Amino acid sequence: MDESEFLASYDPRAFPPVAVTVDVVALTIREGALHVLLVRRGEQPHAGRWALPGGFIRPAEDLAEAAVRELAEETGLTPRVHIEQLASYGAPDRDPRMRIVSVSYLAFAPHLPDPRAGSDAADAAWHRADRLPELAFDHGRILGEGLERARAKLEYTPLATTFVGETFTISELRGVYETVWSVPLHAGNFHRKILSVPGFVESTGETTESGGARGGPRAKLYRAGDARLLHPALLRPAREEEVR
Amino acid sequence: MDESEFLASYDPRAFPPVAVTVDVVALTIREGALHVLLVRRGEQPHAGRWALPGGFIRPAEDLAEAAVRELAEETGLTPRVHIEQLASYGAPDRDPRMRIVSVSYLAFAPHLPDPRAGSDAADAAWHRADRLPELAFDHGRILGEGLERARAKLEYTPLATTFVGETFTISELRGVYETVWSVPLHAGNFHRKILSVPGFVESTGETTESGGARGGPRAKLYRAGDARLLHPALLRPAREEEVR
DNA sequence: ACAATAGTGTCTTTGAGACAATATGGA
DNA sequence: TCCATATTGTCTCAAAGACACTATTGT
Repeated sequence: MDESEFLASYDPRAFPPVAVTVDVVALTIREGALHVLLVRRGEQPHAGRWALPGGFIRPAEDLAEAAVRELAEETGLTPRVHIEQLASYGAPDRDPRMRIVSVSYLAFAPHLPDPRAGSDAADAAWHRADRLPELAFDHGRILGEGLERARAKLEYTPLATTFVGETFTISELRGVYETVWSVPLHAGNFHRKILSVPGFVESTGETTESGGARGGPRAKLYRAGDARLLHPALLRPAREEEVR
Repeated sequence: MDESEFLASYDPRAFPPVAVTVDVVALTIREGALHVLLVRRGEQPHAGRWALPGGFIRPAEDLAEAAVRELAEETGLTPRVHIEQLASYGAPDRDPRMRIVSVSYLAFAPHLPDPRAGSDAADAAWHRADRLPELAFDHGRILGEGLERARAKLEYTPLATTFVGETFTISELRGVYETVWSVPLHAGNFHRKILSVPGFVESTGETTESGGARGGPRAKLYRAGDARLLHPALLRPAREEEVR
């Protein structure tokens, strides 16, 4: 039997049924705090509970496409978001309906608008990452791993620039790091450090229109540079506890 | 309709059929070179071609369990291997049979034996990572990403100790780094660096029975320490090309 | 005037890496 | 003996972080 004969006789329904979903951990910063997008489930199971936006993949669609589509469908958010794969979860009992394997994605974007509820979701809203409700399925774990991934990626990629606007000040960038890492950073040292990493930011030659809300000089404006990796990296303050 | 009524009326077959497989990138070092475990496919499609060991997940089995089982079944390898999830691949046309989403795993182990062919595989063998044949499906890409992940993890985790025996010398450890990274490292600096990372290795108080094959003093023996992350990390020599 | 902030200067400490030196044991 | 290797020492440079200082702007 050659390959074409084999394929003609092949019955896909012979395998036990499995479904594949994508779930998205979408992050943004609003009002100085890290926020996660959650939807309130409108259908069983776990109806009424908060969950990550997501859903079943469609036949001719790649995984990342499905993640972008679900984000748009359930929340009305359609900006060009950075999206990257996080991990997959397939414990046999993670969904009571049937065997479901979920591929999770991480999405970042600057000052996103309030979402509108879409078809599957009764409600969609940004939640502060430090004050989260109990989530449906194993979404609490997925979200936790997404947050940790985002924190880690700030260290060695220019990810932070995707949380700010087209142009930004070094202080705004510092705000992103402080918010996501939940640590205060030294303004002077941070400033010098950012400018010393080749390709992280490039000057626009402009400055802000006015000083800060509580005074101070006008800050220079920068835009994201062409670096894809930061070298040397910006390491988080040592976390001895996490090492062993 | 409450949740139990909903589940009773739920028909899993209503969704388009998808299958989930696991594929394993198993790495070891033999004869001073990094090797990858490949199996020759015994069935259609791609019969006769080399591929990563793997296969369909079973109903009551978690993803990581499936990866370990497939590795054992197809190759006869059953040692306690480190295994960790790599990524998932779900392009609609990646398998001609049907829609298949593959979750890939990375496995490491020290001086593994020659595999024996299992049920699904006509043949199984270790291949040098720098001389690979063309692989079935998108396994070439998966393997490439697995190798890069392994190289990166050597930097900030004690992964290298899983490639050597229970006890080892600093030189053996250096050999792992040199092999996986394909770069020569300075013996003296490497030695001091390893001993300066808290919890990476701990002394056994013993030394090797005899000096090296071509002479030299007996080296002290170490075992893996309790660190889960290396701090400070062992960074690869700067790769300017990869930064932009 | 006062306070807050942007940006720069300086110093200390740590760590990476180049290079040298010493000691040991196999062939 | 000769040579490869293990281990330690020394020096230089890069970078992180603490701290101080100046300049600018809003209130």
